[in-house]
Amino acid sequence: MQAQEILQQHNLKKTSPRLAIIEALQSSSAPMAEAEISEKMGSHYDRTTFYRSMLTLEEAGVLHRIIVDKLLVKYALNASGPNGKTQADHAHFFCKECRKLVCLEEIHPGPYRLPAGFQTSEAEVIIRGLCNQCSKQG
Amino acid sequence: MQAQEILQQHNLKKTSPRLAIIEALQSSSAPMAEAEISEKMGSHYDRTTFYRSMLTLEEAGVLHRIIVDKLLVKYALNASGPNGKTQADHAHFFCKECRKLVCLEEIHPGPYRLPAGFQTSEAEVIIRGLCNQCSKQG
DNA sequence: GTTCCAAATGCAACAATGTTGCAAAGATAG
DNA sequence: CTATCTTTGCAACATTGTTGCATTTGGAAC
Repeated sequence: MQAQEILQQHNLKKTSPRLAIIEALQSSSAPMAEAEISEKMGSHYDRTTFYRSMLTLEEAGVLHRIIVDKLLVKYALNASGPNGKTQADHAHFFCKECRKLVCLEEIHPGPYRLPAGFQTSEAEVIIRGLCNQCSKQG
Repeated sequence: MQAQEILQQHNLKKTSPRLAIIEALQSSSAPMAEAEISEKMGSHYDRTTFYRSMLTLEEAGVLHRIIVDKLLVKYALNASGPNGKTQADHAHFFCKECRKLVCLEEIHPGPYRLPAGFQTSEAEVIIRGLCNQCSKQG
Protein backbone atom coordinates (compact mmCIF):
# COMPACT_ATOMS: atom_id res chain seq x y z
CA MET A 1 0.00 0.00 0.00
CA GLN A 2 1.13 3.54 -0.74
CA ALA A 3 2.33 5.66 2.17
CA GLN A 4 -0.24 8.31 1.24
CA GLU A 5 -3.09 5.81 1.45
CA ILE A 6 -1.95 4.61 4.86
CA LEU A 7 -2.08 8.14 6.28
CA GLN A 8 -5.45 8.76 4.65
CA GLN A 9 -6.92 5.56 6.12
CA HIS A 10 -5.94 6.67 9.60
CA ASN A 11 -7.13 10.25 9.15
CA LEU A 12 -3.66 11.70 9.48
CA LYS A 13 -2.32 14.70 7.59
CA LYS A 14 0.02 13.80 4.74
CA THR A 15 3.12 15.62 5.88
CA SER A 16 6.52 15.09 4.39
CA PRO A 17 8.28 13.57 7.42
CA ARG A 18 5.45 11.07 7.96
CA LEU A 19 5.56 9.97 4.35
CA ALA A 20 9.35 9.64 4.51
CA ILE A 21 9.18 7.53 7.68
CA ILE A 22 6.63 5.12 6.24
CA GLU A 23 8.51 4.78 2.98
CA ALA A 24 11.75 4.14 4.85
CA LEU A 25 10.10 1.37 6.86
CA GLN A 26 8.55 -0.12 3.73
CA SER A 27 11.97 -0.37 2.11
CA SER A 28 13.16 -2.93 4.66
CA SER A 29 11.79 -6.23 5.88
CA ALA A 30 13.32 -5.94 9.35
CA PRO A 31 12.39 -3.36 11.97
CA MET A 32 14.81 -0.42 12.08
CA ALA A 33 16.26 1.85 14.73
CA GLU A 34 16.04 5.64 14.59
CA ALA A 35 19.46 6.06 13.00
CA GLU A 36 18.65 3.57 10.23
CA ILE A 37 15.33 5.19 9.46
CA SER A 38 16.76 8.71 9.42
CA GLU A 39 19.46 7.57 7.05
CA LYS A 40 16.90 6.24 4.60
CA MET A 41 14.84 9.42 4.76
CA GLY A 42 15.95 11.65 1.91
CA SER A 43 16.00 15.08 3.51
CA HIS A 44 17.01 15.91 7.03
CA TYR A 45 14.31 16.17 9.66
CA ASP A 46 14.59 17.30 13.24
CA ARG A 47 14.81 14.58 15.90
CA THR A 48 11.89 16.06 17.78
CA THR A 49 9.80 15.76 14.65
CA PHE A 50 10.89 12.16 14.28
CA TYR A 51 9.81 11.25 17.81
CA ARG A 52 6.53 13.13 17.59
CA SER A 53 5.74 11.54 14.24
CA MET A 54 6.51 8.11 15.67
CA LEU A 55 4.20 8.76 18.61
CA THR A 56 1.39 9.84 16.32
CA LEU A 57 1.87 6.90 13.98
CA GLU A 58 2.07 4.46 16.88
CA GLU A 59 -1.10 5.80 18.50
CA ALA A 60 -2.90 5.60 15.18
CA GLY A 61 -1.81 1.96 14.82
CA VAL A 62 0.36 2.47 11.76
CA LEU A 63 3.50 1.09 13.35
CA HIS A 64 4.81 -0.40 16.57
CA ARG A 65 7.87 0.14 18.69
CA ILE A 66 10.00 -2.67 20.08
CA ILE A 67 12.30 -2.03 23.02
CA VAL A 68 15.06 -4.50 22.39
CA ASP A 69 17.68 -3.63 24.93
CA LYS A 70 18.74 -0.92 27.33
CA LEU A 71 19.28 1.76 24.71
CA LEU A 72 18.15 0.01 21.57
CA VAL A 73 14.70 0.74 20.18
CA LYS A 74 13.37 -0.40 16.81
CA TYR A 75 10.24 0.43 14.81
CA ALA A 76 8.19 -1.61 12.37
CA LEU A 77 5.08 -1.02 10.26
CA ASN A 78 2.04 -2.96 11.38
CA ALA A 79 0.74 -5.60 9.04
CA SER A 80 -2.83 -4.88 7.98
CA GLY A 81 -5.35 -7.54 8.93
CA PRO A 82 -8.38 -8.86 7.03
CA ASN A 83 -10.67 -5.94 7.88
CA GLY A 84 -8.03 -3.31 7.30
CA LYS A 85 -7.27 -3.22 11.00
CA THR A 86 -3.59 -3.29 11.77
CA GLN A 87 -2.18 -5.79 14.18
CA ALA A 88 0.95 -5.68 16.29
CA ASP A 89 0.39 -8.52 18.72
CA HIS A 90 3.26 -10.81 17.89
CA ALA A 91 6.57 -11.82 19.41
CA HIS A 92 9.95 -10.49 18.32
CA PHE A 93 13.27 -12.24 17.95
CA PHE A 94 16.51 -10.36 18.53
CA CYS A 95 19.81 -11.81 17.35
CA LYS A 96 22.59 -11.05 19.82
CA GLU A 97 25.21 -11.56 17.15
CA CYS A 98 24.08 -9.46 14.18
CA ARG A 99 21.67 -7.36 16.28
CA LYS A 100 18.89 -7.81 13.75
CA LEU A 101 15.30 -7.95 14.89
CA VAL A 102 12.70 -10.25 13.34
CA CYS A 103 8.93 -10.01 13.73
CA LEU A 104 7.52 -13.46 14.49
CA GLU A 105 4.02 -12.82 13.17
CA GLU A 106 2.93 -16.38 13.90
CA ILE A 107 3.76 -16.26 17.62
CA HIS A 108 1.09 -14.44 19.62
CA PRO A 109 1.62 -13.67 23.29
CA GLY A 110 -0.67 -15.10 25.92
CA PRO A 111 -3.33 -15.36 27.02
CA TYR A 112 -1.84 -15.03 30.47
CA ARG A 113 -3.61 -15.90 33.70
CA LEU A 114 -3.04 -12.90 35.94
CA PRO A 115 -3.70 -12.51 39.68
CA ALA A 116 -7.19 -11.27 40.55
CA GLY A 117 -7.87 -7.62 39.79
CA PHE A 118 -5.18 -7.20 37.15
CA GLN A 119 -6.32 -5.90 33.75
CA THR A 120 -4.18 -6.53 30.67
CA SER A 121 -4.07 -4.00 27.88
CA GLU A 122 -1.15 -5.42 25.95
CA ALA A 123 1.73 -7.87 26.21
CA GLU A 124 5.17 -7.87 24.69
CA VAL A 125 7.41 -10.86 24.07
CA ILE A 126 11.08 -10.60 23.13
CA ILE A 127 13.06 -13.75 22.48
CA ARG A 128 16.84 -13.37 22.36
CA GLY A 129 19.39 -15.71 20.86
CA LEU A 130 21.05 -16.47 17.53
CA CYS A 131 19.25 -16.13 14.19
CA ASN A 132 19.40 -18.73 11.43
CA GLN A 133 22.35 -17.01 9.72
CA CYS A 134 24.46 -16.48 12.83
CA SER A 135 23.85 -19.90 14.41
CA LYS A 136 25.44 -21.53 11.33
CA GLN A 137 28.63 -19.48 11.60
CA GLY A 138 28.94 -19.33 15.37
CA MET B 1 19.76 -14.32 53.08
CA GLN B 2 22.37 -11.76 54.08
CA ALA B 3 23.81 -9.54 51.35
CA GLN B 4 27.30 -10.68 52.33
CA GLU B 5 26.38 -14.33 51.85
CA ILE B 6 24.93 -13.66 48.42
CA LEU B 7 28.16 -12.10 47.22
CA GLN B 8 30.19 -14.91 48.75
CA GLN B 9 28.06 -17.58 47.05
CA HIS B 10 28.74 -15.99 43.68
CA ASN B 11 32.46 -15.45 44.31
CA LEU B 12 32.17 -11.70 44.20
CA LYS B 13 34.17 -9.28 46.32
CA LYS B 14 32.24 -7.76 49.19
CA THR B 15 32.46 -4.11 48.28
CA SER B 16 30.36 -1.41 49.86
CA PRO B 17 28.30 -0.35 46.81
CA ARG B 18 27.40 -3.96 46.02
CA LEU B 19 26.24 -4.58 49.56
CA ALA B 20 24.24 -1.35 49.51
CA ILE B 21 22.55 -2.26 46.22
CA ILE B 22 21.52 -5.71 47.41
CA GLU B 23 20.23 -4.39 50.72
CA ALA B 24 18.26 -1.68 48.93
CA LEU B 25 16.63 -4.28 46.68
CA GLN B 26 15.90 -6.53 49.66
CA SER B 27 14.05 -3.70 51.39
CA SER B 28 11.32 -3.61 48.73
CA SER B 29 9.04 -6.25 47.27
CA ALA B 30 8.74 -4.54 43.89
CA PRO B 31 11.56 -4.04 41.39
CA MET B 32 13.09 -0.58 41.55
CA ALA B 33 14.56 1.91 39.10
CA GLU B 34 18.03 3.40 39.45
CA ALA B 35 16.81 6.54 41.22
CA GLU B 36 14.83 4.54 43.79
CA ILE B 37 17.75 2.25 44.53
CA SER B 38 20.24 5.11 44.84
CA GLU B 39 17.90 6.85 47.24
CA LYS B 40 17.76 3.80 49.50
CA MET B 41 21.54 3.45 49.48
CA GLY B 42 22.92 5.26 52.50
CA SER B 43 26.00 6.98 51.10
CA HIS B 44 26.39 8.48 47.68
CA TYR B 45 27.94 6.35 44.96
CA ASP B 46 28.93 7.33 41.47
CA ARG B 47 26.52 6.42 38.69
CA THR B 48 29.27 4.63 36.77
CA THR B 49 29.84 2.45 39.79
CA PHE B 50 26.13 1.74 39.98
CA TYR B 51 25.93 0.59 36.36
CA ARG B 52 29.09 -1.49 36.57
CA SER B 53 27.93 -3.12 39.78
CA MET B 54 24.59 -3.92 38.18
CA LEU B 55 26.32 -5.49 35.20
CA THR B 56 28.48 -7.64 37.46
CA LEU B 57 25.55 -8.68 39.62
CA GLU B 58 23.40 -9.44 36.59
CA GLU B 59 26.08 -11.56 34.93
CA ALA B 60 26.60 -13.44 38.18
CA GLY B 61 22.86 -14.11 38.34
CA VAL B 62 22.21 -12.16 41.52
CA LEU B 63 19.61 -9.88 39.95
CA HIS B 64 17.80 -9.20 36.69
CA ARG B 65 16.99 -6.11 34.74
CA ILE B 66 13.56 -5.38 33.26
CA ILE B 67 13.21 -2.86 30.44
CA VAL B 68 9.72 -1.55 31.03
CA ASP B 69 9.40 1.33 28.66
CA LYS B 70 11.41 3.66 26.47
CA LEU B 71 13.51 5.16 29.25
CA LEU B 72 12.35 3.18 32.24
CA VAL B 73 14.49 0.33 33.54
CA LYS B 74 13.93 -1.56 36.78
CA TYR B 75 16.03 -4.08 38.70
CA ALA B 76 15.04 -6.99 40.95
CA LEU B 77 16.89 -9.61 42.96
CA ASN B 78 16.57 -13.11 41.62
CA ALA B 79 14.73 -15.60 43.77
CA SER B 80 16.97 -18.49 44.74
CA GLY B 81 15.80 -21.88 43.56
CA PRO B 82 15.93 -25.29 45.28
CA ASN B 83 19.61 -25.94 44.58
CA GLY B 84 20.72 -22.43 45.38
CA LYS B 85 20.57 -21.52 41.70
CA THR B 86 18.88 -18.22 41.01
CA GLN B 87 16.10 -17.95 38.49
CA ALA B 88 14.79 -15.02 36.51
CA ASP B 89 12.62 -16.66 33.87
CA HIS B 90 9.25 -15.16 34.69
CA ALA B 91 6.90 -12.58 33.22
CA HIS B 92 6.53 -9.03 34.52
CA PHE B 93 3.46 -6.88 34.90
CA PHE B 94 3.70 -3.10 34.55
CA CYS B 95 0.88 -0.87 35.79
CA LYS B 96 0.41 2.09 33.47
CA GLU B 97 -1.32 4.05 36.21
CA CYS B 98 0.96 3.79 39.26
CA ARG B 99 3.98 2.70 37.20
CA LYS B 100 4.75 -0.14 39.58
CA LEU B 101 6.27 -3.34 38.30
CA VAL B 102 5.32 -6.76 39.60
CA CYS B 103 7.23 -10.00 39.09
CA LEU B 104 4.81 -12.76 38.06
CA GLU B 105 6.91 -15.67 39.28
CA GLU B 106 4.25 -18.19 38.30
CA ILE B 107 4.14 -17.18 34.64
CA HIS B 108 7.03 -18.63 32.65
CA PRO B 109 7.62 -17.61 29.06
CA GLY B 110 7.43 -20.13 26.27
CA PRO B 111 8.41 -22.56 25.04
CA TYR B 112 8.18 -20.90 21.66
CA ARG B 113 8.31 -22.69 18.31
CA LEU B 114 10.84 -20.69 16.30
CA PRO B 115 11.62 -20.89 12.58
CA ALA B 116 14.34 -23.40 11.65
CA GLY B 117 17.87 -22.40 12.61
CA PHE B 118 16.93 -19.97 15.36
CA GLN B 119 18.48 -20.60 18.78
CA THR B 120 16.85 -19.18 21.90
CA SER B 121 18.95 -18.11 24.84
CA GLU B 122 16.28 -16.26 26.78
CA ALA B 123 12.82 -14.75 26.49
CA GLU B 124 11.22 -11.77 28.14
CA VAL B 125 7.52 -11.12 28.66
CA ILE B 126 6.10 -7.78 29.76
CA ILE B 127 2.37 -7.45 30.29
CA ARG B 128 1.02 -3.90 30.58
CA GLY B 129 -2.27 -2.76 32.02
CA LEU B 130 -3.82 -1.83 35.36
CA CYS B 131 -2.83 -3.49 38.65
CA ASN B 132 -5.33 -4.70 41.25
CA GLN B 133 -5.18 -1.40 43.17
CA CYS B 134 -5.55 0.92 40.20
CA SER B 135 -8.27 -1.05 38.37
CA LYS B 136 -10.55 -0.55 41.40
CA GLN B 137 -10.15 3.22 41.37
CA GLY B 138 -10.01 3.72 37.58
C1' DG C 1 -6.61 30.55 -6.46
C1' DT C 2 -6.68 32.96 -1.81
C1' DT C 3 -7.41 33.13 2.99
C1' DC C 4 -7.43 31.21 7.34
C1' DC C 5 -6.57 28.27 11.37
C1' DA C 6 -5.44 24.27 13.74
C1' DA C 7 -1.90 21.07 13.44
C1' DA C 8 2.74 19.94 12.54
C1' DT C 9 7.51 21.25 12.29
C1' DG C 10 12.13 23.15 13.78
C1' DC C 11 15.02 24.85 17.26
C1' DA C 12 16.92 25.14 21.88
C1' DA C 13 17.36 23.34 26.13
C1' DC C 14 17.04 19.69 29.18
C1' DA C 15 16.31 14.78 31.27
C1' DA C 16 17.22 9.73 31.83
C1' DT C 17 20.04 5.85 30.93
C1' DG C 18 24.32 4.15 29.77
C1' DT C 19 29.52 3.73 28.13
C1' DT C 20 34.64 4.54 27.95
C1' DG C 21 39.25 5.89 29.59
C1' DC C 22 42.12 6.59 33.27
C1' DA C 23 43.99 7.56 37.91
C1' DA C 24 43.09 6.65 42.85
C1' DA C 25 41.34 3.65 46.40
C1' DG C 26 40.11 -0.83 48.22
C1' DA C 27 39.78 -6.05 48.82
C1' DT C 28 42.04 -10.24 49.51
C1' DA C 29 45.88 -13.57 49.36
C1' DG C 30 50.32 -14.46 50.94
C1' DC D 1 51.76 -5.63 56.37
C1' DT D 2 52.58 -5.80 51.62
C1' DA D 3 51.79 -6.81 46.85
C1' DT D 4 48.58 -7.25 43.33
C1' DC D 5 44.58 -7.21 40.96
C1' DT D 6 39.94 -5.45 41.18
C1' DT D 7 36.87 -1.91 41.90
C1' DT D 8 35.71 2.79 42.42
C1' DG D 9 35.26 7.79 41.22
C1' DC D 10 35.60 11.39 37.96
C1' DA D 11 35.21 13.48 33.44
C1' DA D 12 33.55 13.35 29.10
C1' DC D 13 30.54 11.65 25.82
C1' DA D 14 26.60 8.78 23.41
C1' DT D 15 21.76 7.48 22.74
C1' DT D 16 16.95 8.02 23.36
C1' DG D 17 13.48 10.97 24.55
C1' DT D 18 10.66 15.32 26.31
C1' DT D 19 9.06 20.24 26.77
C1' DG D 20 8.23 25.03 25.44
C1' DC D 21 7.68 28.18 21.96
C1' DA D 22 7.94 30.50 17.46
C1' DT D 23 7.32 29.42 12.59
C1' DT D 24 5.55 26.87 8.80
C1' DT D 25 2.28 24.02 6.48
C1' DG D 26 -1.84 21.02 5.22
C1' DG D 27 -6.33 21.22 4.04
C1' DA D 28 -10.72 23.22 4.23
C1' DA D 29 -13.76 27.29 3.43
C1' DC D 30 -14.60 30.81 0.38
